[in-house]
Amino acid sequence: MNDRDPAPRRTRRPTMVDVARSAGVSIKTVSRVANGVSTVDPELAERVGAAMRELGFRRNSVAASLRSGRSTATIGLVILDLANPFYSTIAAAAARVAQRFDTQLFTASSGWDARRESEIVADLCQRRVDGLIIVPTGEDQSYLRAEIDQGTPAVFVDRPPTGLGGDSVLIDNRGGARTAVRRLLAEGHSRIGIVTDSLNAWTMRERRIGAHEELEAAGLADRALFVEAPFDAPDVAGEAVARMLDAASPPTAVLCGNNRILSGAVGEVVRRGARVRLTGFDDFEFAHLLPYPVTVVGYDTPSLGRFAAELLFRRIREPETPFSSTTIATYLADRGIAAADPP
Amino acid sequence: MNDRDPAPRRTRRPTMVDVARSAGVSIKTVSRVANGVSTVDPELAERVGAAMRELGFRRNSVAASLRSGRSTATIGLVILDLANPFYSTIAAAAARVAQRFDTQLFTASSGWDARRESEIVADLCQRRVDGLIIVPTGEDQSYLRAEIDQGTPAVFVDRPPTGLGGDSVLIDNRGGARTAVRRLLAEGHSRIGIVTDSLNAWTMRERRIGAHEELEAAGLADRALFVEAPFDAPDVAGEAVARMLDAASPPTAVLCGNNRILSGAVGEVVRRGARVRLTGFDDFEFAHLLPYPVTVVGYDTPSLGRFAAELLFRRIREPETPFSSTTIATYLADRGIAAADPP
DNA sequence: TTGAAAGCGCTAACAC
DNA sequence: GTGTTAGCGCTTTCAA
Repeated sequence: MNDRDPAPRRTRRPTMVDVARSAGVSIKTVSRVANGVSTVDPELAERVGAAMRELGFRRNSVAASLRSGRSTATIGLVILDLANPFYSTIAAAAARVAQRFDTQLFTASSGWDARRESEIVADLCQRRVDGLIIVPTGEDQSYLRAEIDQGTPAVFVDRPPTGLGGDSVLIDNRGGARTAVRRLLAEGHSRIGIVTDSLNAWTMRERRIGAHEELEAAGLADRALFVEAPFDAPDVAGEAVARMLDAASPPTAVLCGNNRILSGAVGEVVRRGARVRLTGFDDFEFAHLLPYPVTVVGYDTPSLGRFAAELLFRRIREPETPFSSTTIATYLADRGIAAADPP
Repeated sequence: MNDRDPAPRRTRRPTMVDVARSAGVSIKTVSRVANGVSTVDPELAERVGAAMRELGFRRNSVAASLRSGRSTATIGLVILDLANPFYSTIAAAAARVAQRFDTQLFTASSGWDARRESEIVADLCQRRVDGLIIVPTGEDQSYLRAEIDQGTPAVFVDRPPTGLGGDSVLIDNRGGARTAVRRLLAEGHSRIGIVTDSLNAWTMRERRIGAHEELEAAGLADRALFVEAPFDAPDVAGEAVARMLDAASPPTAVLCGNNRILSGAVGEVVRRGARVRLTGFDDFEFAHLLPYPVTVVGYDTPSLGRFAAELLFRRIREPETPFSSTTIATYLADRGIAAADPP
């Protein structure tokens, strides 16, 4: 065996014509064998099979789908950043469903760039994917109208589309925020800080709205401190929390808009040895190792990807179904070291 | 705007023939416009462009690549589990490179199933991907020989291929383990425990070999404790560490084969309030939040994906290049709360 | 500069 | 049961 050098590249892959010639049959017989059609003489089938094996024939499924007019058996997933575990979990769940449908998954990251998002979509449509799963960024998905009308359906995950209707699978951000605040209120906290990431993101707006709703219902909205800590510098979140705690009348409890903010808050609180009740969004793998007791708003991330993919395949089969919107429930969980003994 | 119901699906997407008819030109002129050929009369080009926009024409790149014989501008990535941040980071880095080459990325997970891996590869080859990036599972990749000979190159990441040669990008697992052990020796530890995941994985074997080499060089190999803690139950790692610490002559330092084992070890050590020096493989996002000082062997995961993709595109362009193997260096870093004050 | 014809690899429709 | 023909949507070739 030659392990040191790549084999010289063959001029081209063998086609059905090559196989037919080699087996002494017509190309149509080769096609039938390749597609497992049963009405082929066993002896011929065997001869064709032998020729295929000898030549290393691999049916060109690109050509097959072109001629047959059947689907390409591919779907596209457009997310914000594949390296982010949240999105990659969605991707993995969607891929699982796709596999059940013998479909391959294109994955592409828009990187929070709306133009890049529409470029990716255009490219995938040119490749005639059967459908798209999109985590939309930016404030306008109306460019999708044309693609959807042309028969490439889209399903939206984590954020609803803007500028057009469509199926979506979302987290119950408002409800989650309300439950978290309700817990804090039940524990007797009346001065509560809310730290969010940039409110440009729909998700953050929803979480903030939910928190505000619950505080307002308790008549405590004007005692609350709302702070926006856009994630740019390494520890904006920690600094935001620091400022809160240094205020004239500091909050006794803080709700963090995502896990990055919660981590920053934990760091700051542990550093200064403060006793502040911490809660936050996102339940992550190492949350139970946080060196401070926290309560997190969690949700089943794989469900987002799974439902989205299932919704997409349903729409591919039944294009006329009315749009639907699925909401994934949230739960409250105690995490962090000494979770059993909160302050 | 109708937001409540999906638009009725058009019968089919318009083709160049439709555009040509609509613009009153030949199909070839449409083709030229679609491909940005400059030798087209500006007035005609404009007429064609208008027709394209009006009909919502999207060039079918599948058909284009079939006829032209040019590549499909797709590559396939076969990893073990897309939901695992390690692999999704590789995927994201590879996708970035692919984007530079105007190539779309198929991502598929083999789930540690060797048969599934070869099925995915076969499917991707049928789709005529330009090349493959593979994290191999199982003990035999010789099935790839045929595909590579037929002109679908493959590059291996994180684990070398077995049964055939090929380009690979690997972590310096042995070297990393040696550095970690050397650090422990320098700190005066002479009885060291090594806890690995299942040794079926090449990566774990390498790490164990590296640790053994360094211990042997110091003449301390027979004083070391090697334990295999295959990841099945929730806390095998914690239990393995517990047994070590309960032994007659317990180790004063432990090297963990991956971050899951390290987390389990930290949990166990914190629980019993023991003072054991902990080190382990993998530097992860929340490592600095571990409630116990540890030293980790880290490496730049994105480099794995980036180098692999670059290697693949080079091989696609220059198939005859001799195989190469790239090794990614490791580093040692102090992590965990109170990292400045190790026991 | 433009277009007609052929054909990429395969399958549908119809012979035989 | 098997083969022939045409054609999927596009690009190549070559003639006008």
